[in-house]
Amino acid sequence: MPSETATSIAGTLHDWFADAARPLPWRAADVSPWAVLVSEFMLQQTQVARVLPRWEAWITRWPTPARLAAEPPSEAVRAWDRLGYPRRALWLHRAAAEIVERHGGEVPHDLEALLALQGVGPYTARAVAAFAFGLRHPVVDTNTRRVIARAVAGQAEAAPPSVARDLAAMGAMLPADAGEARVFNAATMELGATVCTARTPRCDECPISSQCAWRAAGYPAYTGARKAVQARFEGSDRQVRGLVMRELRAAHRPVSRAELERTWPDTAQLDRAIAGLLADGLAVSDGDDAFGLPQS
DNA sequence: AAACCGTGGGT
DNA sequence: TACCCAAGGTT
Repeated sequence: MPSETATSIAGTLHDWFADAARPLPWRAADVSPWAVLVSEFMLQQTQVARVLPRWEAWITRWPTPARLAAEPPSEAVRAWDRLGYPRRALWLHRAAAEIVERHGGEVPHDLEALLALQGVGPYTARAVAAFAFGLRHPVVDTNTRRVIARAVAGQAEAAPPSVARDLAAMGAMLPADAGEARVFNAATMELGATVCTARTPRCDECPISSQCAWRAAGYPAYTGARKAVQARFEGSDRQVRGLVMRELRAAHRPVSRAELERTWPDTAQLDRAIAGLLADGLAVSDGDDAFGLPQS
C-alpha cells in the first residue's frame, strides 16, 4: 500500500509523463514484446540516442525471435555493430533460441521464465513484464534509483545497488493499479534520464521539486559509499577486445593473428584479449592461427 | 561479491 | 581536455 507521499508523487509524474515523455519507438502501442525485449538488451548501459538506429534495423531484419534464431550468431554480432558489450548480441541471439525452444517462439510473460533467459537479469525481466505485458512489477534502473534517493531519501546520490532493497523501495511506492504502476515505472525512469540527471539535475524543470526531500533539505552533498570508479579505458584490455571485434566484424573471413597484431602491437595484451573473446564465445579459432565470429 | 565487460555522449 | 557515467548482467 503506497504512502500518501508516494501516491502524490505518482499522480504528479503521471500528468508530467503524459506530455513530457520522449516518443521512443519501443514505447509505441503496437510494438511486439520481442521488440521491447530487444530494446531492453540494447539499452543496458547504453544511451537512447545510440540505440535508436540499431534497434530499428534489428527489428526490421528480425521481427521475431525465430527469425533471429535461424541465423548464425555472427550475424547478430555484426548487426550489433558498435553498441558496445558485444556479449549482449550473443546473449540476445541465445535468448531468441531459448524463446523458440521453450516458449514456442513467444516471449514469456512470467518473471521466472524471463529471468531464465540468457542475458536477462532483474531489471530487464521486470521491464519486459511491465512494459510489454502490463504486469504490475517494480522496475528499477539507475535512473529510478537516483530519483528515489533524491526525492524520497533526500540524498544526492543512490547508495550502491542492492536488488532486494531497491525493488522493495520501488515496490512500496508502486500504485495498486497495474496500468498506473506501468506508467509510474516509466515516468520515474524518464524523470531520471531527462530531468533528475546524475551530473547537473534540472531542478527548475522538475515536476516534483516541491515534493523532493533532497531539495527540502537544501541539496546536501552525498556522504555515503561511492560506487567503484571505472578503470581507464585507453590502453585497457577492453579497448583491445573492442578493436579485435571490429576487425572480426569487418572481415567476412578468418583474420590471422599477424593481421590483428597490426591493430595492437602489444602481443601479450593482444593474446589476453583474444583468449577472453574465445572464452566468451565471441570469437572462434579456425584451428590455424586465425579467428572469426561464431558461426553456430 | 568485486571485477569485468565497449563505446561514446555530455560537460 | 579529461572525466563522469550510461534503461545491467555474469562470474
